[in-house]
Amino acid sequence: MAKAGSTGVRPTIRMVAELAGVSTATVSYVLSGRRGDGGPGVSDPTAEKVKAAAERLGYRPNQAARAIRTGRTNTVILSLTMLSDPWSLSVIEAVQKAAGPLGITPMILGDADWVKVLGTHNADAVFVDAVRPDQRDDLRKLAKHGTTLVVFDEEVQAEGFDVIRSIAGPGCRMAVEHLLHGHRRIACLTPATSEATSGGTRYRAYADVLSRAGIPEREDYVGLFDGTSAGAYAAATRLLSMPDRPTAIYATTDYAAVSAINAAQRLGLAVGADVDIIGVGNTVEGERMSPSLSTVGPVDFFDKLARLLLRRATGHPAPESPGVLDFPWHLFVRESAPHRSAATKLY
Amino acid sequence: MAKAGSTGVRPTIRMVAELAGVSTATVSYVLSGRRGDGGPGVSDPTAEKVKAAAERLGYRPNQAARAIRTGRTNTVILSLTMLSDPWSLSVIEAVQKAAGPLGITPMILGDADWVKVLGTHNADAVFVDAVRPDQRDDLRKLAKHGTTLVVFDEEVQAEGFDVIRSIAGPGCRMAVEHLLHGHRRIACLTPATSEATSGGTRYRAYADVLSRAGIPEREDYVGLFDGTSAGAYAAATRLLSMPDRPTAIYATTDYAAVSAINAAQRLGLAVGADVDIIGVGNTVEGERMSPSLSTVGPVDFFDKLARLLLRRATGHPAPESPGVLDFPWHLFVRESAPHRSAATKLY
DNA sequence: CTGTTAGCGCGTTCAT
DNA sequence: ATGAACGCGCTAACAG
Repeated sequence: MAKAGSTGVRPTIRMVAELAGVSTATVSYVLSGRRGDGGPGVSDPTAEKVKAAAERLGYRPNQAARAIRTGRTNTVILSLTMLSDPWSLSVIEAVQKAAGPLGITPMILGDADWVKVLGTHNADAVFVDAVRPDQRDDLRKLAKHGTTLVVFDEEVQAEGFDVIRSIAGPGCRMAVEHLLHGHRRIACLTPATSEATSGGTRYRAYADVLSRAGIPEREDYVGLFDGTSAGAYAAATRLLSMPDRPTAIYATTDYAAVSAINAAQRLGLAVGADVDIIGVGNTVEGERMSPSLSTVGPVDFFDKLARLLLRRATGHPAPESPGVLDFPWHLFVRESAPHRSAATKLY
Repeated sequence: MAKAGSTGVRPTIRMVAELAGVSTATVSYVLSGRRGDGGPGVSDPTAEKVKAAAERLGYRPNQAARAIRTGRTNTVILSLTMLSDPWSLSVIEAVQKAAGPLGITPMILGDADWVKVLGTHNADAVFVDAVRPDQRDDLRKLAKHGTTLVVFDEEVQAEGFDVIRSIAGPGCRMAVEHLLHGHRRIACLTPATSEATSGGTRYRAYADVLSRAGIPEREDYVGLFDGTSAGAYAAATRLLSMPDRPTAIYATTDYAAVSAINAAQRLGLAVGADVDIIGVGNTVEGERMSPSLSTVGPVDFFDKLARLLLRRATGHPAPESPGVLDFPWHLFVRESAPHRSAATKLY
């Protein structure tokens, strides 16, 4: 038996109005307008009729039509280049958590080609996680012509949009210096592919700090791996199986540090006693695991990012003060690499 | 010096028309309509003027307005529950590759709450990767009221939308049976969390086939891990370090199999000779690695999925023949677990 | 206080 | 090459 609205055609506000025997204005007021929610304007019986009709037809307001009138889409776009990176997942998670209560839907654009898309698909705000040098002009143009942007980039200038920075160098040096308090035989665990990424910076911090401390470089203490967790596990196993194995490992990402902890435990080493391990990034996984992971990273990064983005999305069209937001990095001393006094030095 | 269009306001087709000294209709035709590309209707000089004006103002057509008129958004939505799963990334990759040439933008919805979103945000087609039992009704409603859906689910019925299935059981049995040709000491490597996922099916295939072959269960041959690559690596290392180590490993996912291969090689075992390893899923990584990974899985799954979705997106509103698309699984015999004749049996 | 009329905003497209 | 209507939902102004 065919019920009402079984046509496969999307119901409009007019169909609802007709079925309920009222005007479209009334429907609009009842379903989303300022009147009708118990407040003054629409009587309860009428509101019920309208709601029933909408329900029967399966009516949903058309976002596109609403957007054209109100200028708001209740949508933010996250343009993420490396969807496989846990970092991207953290961004998504934080934004989803913050957006839900506001009735805003985060949509992910998993493509480096955001330039073509962002001009036409209008969102209330857009987060961009990387800008190639040849995209900088397009970025400025977009911002100039009404797109609200929040950009994560270490180099680009803020011109009509917000820029978020999280400069790794000093923080990474803090991590290595922390190990220096109790260790001399310090290894580095880092992906081999990282000259292009910030991993370059992260490795350089290791080399710098050690050379300034007068510790000679040891090539066999640099554990390169292919970027996977399994690769990091294997590389850490190799490091820790050496006759004069390192007493501390500086891993340039938290997930590598996690793999290193697994490897050490598998080899029967007590992490935080026989060997200290520190990561980079301050991800939630490290905080939750046991032993908890010592690490360096920005504080509250993802939540702050999400809040800024949503403030821009809900705020008035002209952002009050777009500018550069620099994230300071902190050292988080936890179990995997505790504080060491002179008495507990391992050399 | 302020250039034209530096207001921060989004330029409209009317502004372009005014600047170019033509009507909005002409602008529309030149920029996206059927006329204007050297074709009949708009003279070249006029078209040039229009393009110049649009460029100067930084004009981009407003998708929302266009959608309201044409009923098409040139967008497909991918609703993906487990964004961290490589499976999701493969879906994204395949759809992006297929959508690009068509001028269609895939947007990802990384939230299980697709129900609320899909009714209002209209895309030309929507892919949904999992349906909770309590969402089935909503699914039917959406399809009934004009949303074009492609659903991946083993249970849900096709009612006004396409359903894609990829039933794992028989394929997994093929994998274990393949190992049975040369082996008796067969281990299973599987995530510990998988009773809820299809991993349950995948483990059951192992238990079934072995018991039917009259091989007694050995608990120490079941390598459970935490779902991570590093965990799989560690579990495989344990299995292969046993005195009477297994001569073959059936891993319930390809990425676990990859980790097992790494672990075997690290232990000095020749994969495909000393030990055979087979995976489940037929991912591209397994095909590309060395030794190449023997596996079972659907053929051409992601590309076919992408093609179906985009056919629905570009097709006429009423899908010609929505139905169930069952993916047959195949056995891919490659280097990590080759064919074994009687002469090369390992028992 | 309750409900309607009418016009808006945008890009598209038919008829002139 | 243009004017004007169109599709959708929103909302100011108005009528009862």
